[in-house]
Parts: sequence; structure tokens; C-alpha cells
Amino acid sequence: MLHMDTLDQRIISRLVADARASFADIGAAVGLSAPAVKRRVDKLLDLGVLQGFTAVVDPEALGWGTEAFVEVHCHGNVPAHRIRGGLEPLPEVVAAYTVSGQADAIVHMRAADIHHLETAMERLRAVDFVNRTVSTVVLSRLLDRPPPADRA
Amino acid sequence: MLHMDTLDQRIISRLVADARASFADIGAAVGLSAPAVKRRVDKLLDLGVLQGFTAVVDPEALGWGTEAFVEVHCHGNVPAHRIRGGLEPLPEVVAAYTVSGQADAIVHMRAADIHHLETAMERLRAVDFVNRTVSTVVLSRLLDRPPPADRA
DNA sequence: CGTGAAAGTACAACCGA
DNA sequence: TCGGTTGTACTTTCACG
Repeated sequence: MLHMDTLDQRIISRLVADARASFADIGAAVGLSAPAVKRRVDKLLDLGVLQGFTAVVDPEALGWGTEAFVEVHCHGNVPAHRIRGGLEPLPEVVAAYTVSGQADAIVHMRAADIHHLETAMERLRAVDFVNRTVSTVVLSRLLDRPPPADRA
Repeated sequence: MLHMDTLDQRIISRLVADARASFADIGAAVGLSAPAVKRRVDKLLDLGVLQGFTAVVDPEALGWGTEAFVEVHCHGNVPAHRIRGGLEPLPEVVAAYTVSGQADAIVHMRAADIHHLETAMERLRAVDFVNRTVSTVVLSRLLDRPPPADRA
């Protein structure tokens, strides 16, 4: 599946640090010409290793300053794709995972404030397969960063 | 807390969708010239509303296919910045939050596989202020997306 | 993978509402 | 202070070696 060498990893690392860096700058950093970098980036996009480029926005500044993690416990056995389908319409859900342990899923939610979070969680609890939720409100964000380019 | 109008939100929305979009393309979408868009983006970067631009990488492809959420319970009262300092050196920690409830912090970890996750959690438990951890392993990622540009 | 040329883009200085 | 226009340097992108 992967012909991913050290050069690709260094290119990815540079793009994670700055997605708007020019191919020429990246090339200078990794020792390649700009077209060579572009060919590798295009290949990585095609393979799905790179999924795209995005802006990092301060949620506070956009009015999404309150977040919470919610354990979702379902009625009986609900397949993952059905959980996904139930959560996808809720705009406050920024991430969701099926998990091992007592809970069936962990849902990461963002809202404007506590009141908005409350109404969003009411909508979450109203989803048909949801039985019980256990929510944990975030007080402060300590860290938020991409994983290292090369594994330890 | 500053003057962010509809134009800024639409520009941010476009950059979240594609951080490498040209100012000319963004301008065509929002009805502004390229330099006008650049001036607004520079201002948003300066204000910290936009924090930067990054590549979206598939963690699987990079060899970080296993993730977990870990509740951290501390010895006594540990200030947030000290928790941050203790977690920051662990490369497997991709995000961390102080939270309300029984736990003191929630830590989001990524590792190459279950064994790597185990060794990373041993290192986490070895951090001086950590008393107890409760870990929840992710089985599948259902959703992972940015919050909407305008609040509901 | 590098080179070079054509088209497109970024950026700063300048002008007008 | 906002946006538009212009000119210059740089980037992207392609065909070719």
C-alpha cells in the first residue's frame, strides 16, 4: 500500500506545519526541486495519505468556546454506521468514535456556551438508539497537536 | 471579540475547506478582490482567529492507527500548566483537556498499535502527578470534522 | 528527477470612496 | 479605514530530456 519514504514524511511534516508553504520552499528544505515536490504531494493526495489542507481556527473566536466529551450508551446492539448516521446531523458533534469498554461511543461536542451545549445534548439524547449519556465538560484545552511524522 | 463580519466568516469557511485555495479564488467566491482577501486573512492571523494552515493526514497511513481516550486522575491538586508540562513530552499525546467530573484530565493518545499504546500509557502513568488512569480504546472513527462556520 | 517556459498568484505601493 | 488597481517577483504547472 505504501511507497512512502523519508522524503515523503519530511514533505508531509512541512505541510502539517504550514499548508500554504510553496513547493519551492518545501523542496529547499528537503532537497528536491519544486516540481518533484508537487508530484509527490499529488501522489500522496491520490493515495489518501494526505486528505487535504485546512485552516486552523480558534474555536473561541468563532463563538464555539465550550466543549465536552460524551459517553453514549445505546439500546442493544447498534451497528457503527447507524451511530454515525444518527450523529452526523448534529452540527455540535465535531468527532465521534466507537469504543471498547462500557460505553458504545465517545462523542466530542463543541458549542457556543453551556446553554447551547445543554440543548445540543438534549438533541443527542433524543436520537432513537441513544439510551444514556455521560458527559464531561472541558475546562481548558492543554494540548492540541498533530501526531509526529515518524512513529517512535 | 472583534469585528468579524459575514465576509470574514465566508473567507474562513473557504480556507477550512481548502487551505491552499488562492486569494483570487476565495475572492471570486465571496465577492472581493485578491488583495482585499489577503488583507483580511493577514488581519485574522494577527488577531489569532486564524492560527495557521495545516495538512490533514490519514493517521493510519502514517502508522498511527490505534487511538485511545484516557481519563487521568492526579495526586491532590495539580495546576493545569503542570499537567500540560507533564504531558507535552509524550509524543503519543495528541490532545489533552482539564475537565469537570471525577477525572482531572482527558488525554487523547495515538499509537502505531496496541503494544505501542501500552508502552505509551506506561510512560503516562509514570508521570509524577498521575495517580490513576482509566483508558478507553477507540474501535473506529465515525466522524472527524471542523465545527460549522456559523453557530446554530 | 531536473530544467525551462507559460500562465497564474502573491505582495507591496498607490489611489479613491 | 475600507476596497480596488497596478507592477514586479514568485509559484504553479506542464512538456521534455
